[in-house]
Amino acid sequence: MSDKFDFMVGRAEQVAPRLLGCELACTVGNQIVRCKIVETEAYDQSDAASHSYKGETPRTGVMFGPPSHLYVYFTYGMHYCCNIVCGEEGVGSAVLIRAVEPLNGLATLATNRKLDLSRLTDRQVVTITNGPAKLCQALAIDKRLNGHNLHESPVRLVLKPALNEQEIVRTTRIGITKAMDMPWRFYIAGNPFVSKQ
DNA sequence: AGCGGGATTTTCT
DNA sequence: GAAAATCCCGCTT
Repeated sequence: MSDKFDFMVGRAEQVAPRLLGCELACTVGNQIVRCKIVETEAYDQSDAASHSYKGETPRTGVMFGPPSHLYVYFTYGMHYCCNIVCGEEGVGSAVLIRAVEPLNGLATLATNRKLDLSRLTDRQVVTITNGPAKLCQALAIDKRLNGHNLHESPVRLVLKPALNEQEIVRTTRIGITKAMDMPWRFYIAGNPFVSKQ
């Protein structure tokens, strides 16, 4: 029987769309919150926009480690973003999780984001998790989870069947200044939690 | 809806 | 010392 996470060993460009529709099960406070991954970006070692491009450093070591682990980095002086490491061990590649759709625990996530769910309009509810740093704040993912194994609590990856190609939009990545033309951003078409349609 | 600036600190040159 | 895989707010169309 093959490991259900086998596809994580592939190239980031292949893994990123495959992760759409998969779920993260996170222990947040005293409950388990499940979220559907709706937007991802691939970062490869041969990619000038990737943290791993110039080789392994203390910060990026986890990207070069085994797949199916979390690479959490700190940026802009105040934000955490999380990636799922993929590819062979020794290769620096990962998939940035840019947006998720909460399936339960919305009030808890809002509280972590310093928002009051009862005061949010339907239009505003998506802002709880529609960005890479927002979802980390909502799910309480920070530096302590850098290198975390996604087979284990408190953050587990739950695989789901691959989506149909027609359900996935492929386009350029956001917020980078190098390799801006590479179409390595993927999102679920029409999903309201996607950061930018 | 889109643009511009400020926040804030780690990381690497 | 500069840049950074971001977010939020305020201002202008």
